[in-house]
Amino acid sequence: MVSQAEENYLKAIFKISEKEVKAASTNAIAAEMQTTAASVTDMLKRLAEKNLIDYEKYRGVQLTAEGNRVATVLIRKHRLWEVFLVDHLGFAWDEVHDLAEQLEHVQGNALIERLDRFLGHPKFDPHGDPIPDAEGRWTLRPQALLATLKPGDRGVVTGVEDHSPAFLQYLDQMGLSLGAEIELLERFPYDQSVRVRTQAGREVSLSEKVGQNLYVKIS
Amino acid sequence: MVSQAEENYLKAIFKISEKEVKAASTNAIAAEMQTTAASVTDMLKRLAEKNLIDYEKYRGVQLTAEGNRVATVLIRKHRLWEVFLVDHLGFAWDEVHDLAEQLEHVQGNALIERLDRFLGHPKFDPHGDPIPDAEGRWTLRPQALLATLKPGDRGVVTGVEDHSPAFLQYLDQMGLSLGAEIELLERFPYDQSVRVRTQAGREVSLSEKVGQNLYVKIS
DNA sequence: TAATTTTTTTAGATTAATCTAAATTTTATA
DNA sequence: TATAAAATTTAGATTAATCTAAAAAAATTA
Repeated sequence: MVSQAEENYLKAIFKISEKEVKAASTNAIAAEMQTTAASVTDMLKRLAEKNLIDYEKYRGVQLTAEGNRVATVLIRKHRLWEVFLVDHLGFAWDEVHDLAEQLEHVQGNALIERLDRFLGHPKFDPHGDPIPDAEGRWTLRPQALLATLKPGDRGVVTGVEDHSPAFLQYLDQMGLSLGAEIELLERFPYDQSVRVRTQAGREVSLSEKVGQNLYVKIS
Repeated sequence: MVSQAEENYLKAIFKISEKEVKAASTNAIAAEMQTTAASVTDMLKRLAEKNLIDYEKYRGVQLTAEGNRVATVLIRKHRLWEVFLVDHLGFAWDEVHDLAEQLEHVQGNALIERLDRFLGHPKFDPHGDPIPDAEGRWTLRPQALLATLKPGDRGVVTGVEDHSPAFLQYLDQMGLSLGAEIELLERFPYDQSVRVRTQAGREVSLSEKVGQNLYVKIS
């Protein structure tokens, strides 16, 4: 049995490992989990004991195949529940994270596979993040940060790097929800801010920070 | 904050109090929770400390208004999730208890109210048990145990006393799922077993035990 | 009502998950 | 490469939830 706390640590290690090549450090995990390094060390011992991670003192950790599997299933569950909350219960995309964080821990293979079927086997969640299938396979989508587009480039908003409600609500206000069409008109070297044309021919200015957190599929 | 363990105890006390007039005893709670009397005593102290129950040593317990509210919300959540699992995910009525047991602990008022709306504000769960509304009000339905019917009485199956998968599956096989029409043809004094006509003119014999666990609305 | 049985509580542990403070190891730097 | 700084682990506690065994109280019965 993998406890909820253990599952959460595995997910945190998975997320860190996605971004960094090297082993996930105790401090990085502590930051991700919003806890202390000492608590992380305690947990790492337990996870290593259960063969969910490879752990060598002072050397950081990596998920084992089994640890990776558990984390992937957890992410699958989290994202499927997010689709349910948005598509069927009418929640906004900035409201579903905490609920999915709880729902992902509900155990039962039949549940998640039936939910997946009910939802129509979605490949992406409401934030554009890919949903691994029952075998743990990921669907990758060619997308680029808005910050890398050149003037004249057009595309469709496909995802976000920053998942904070503040950012998501800001995007809603700018008409930049998932699926919105977008054209980069101009980039200002002074602060790397950009001017873009959105959906209804509306023009808006976006800071470099926004550009670093918004994914677009160039068309 | 009320922990999951505390919620489960409150629900157990609620269930016992439904049947018995007097205060719920430590042993009755231990039996319901499948744990030891010592564990129950420990928990009762904690629940009393939080003013969720009235507890006097050796005297059994009763829910306070707040404890009753927490238990009622928990039952509401459990039964709404059961409706979702059966009506939308296609689970059978004997498969949903354990999943609902987990889902009922997911916190979030908006979630349960949106789920309720999505489901169409159901008044009864897949076993015929009433679902309290957001204000904790119960819908009562005039129903009688099959064991109390007289020959010639007709009615519709509206609920079960025994929720075990074995009983529910047996009912499915007999054509006695919720909503099934039924007519009591004869009762045998020898063992109180009955002969009934079900849905498609089919005649079946049912033991006294079945009669004590099946609710019918006489028409 | 006294003795016995049953019920309940207490005492003393255990486990998972967490913490702070101190010690140790690794990494960076002068 | 010493030394200082940063990262990590260990030591020692705490809390919630549970347990077994023993003690105490309540209920039953002879």
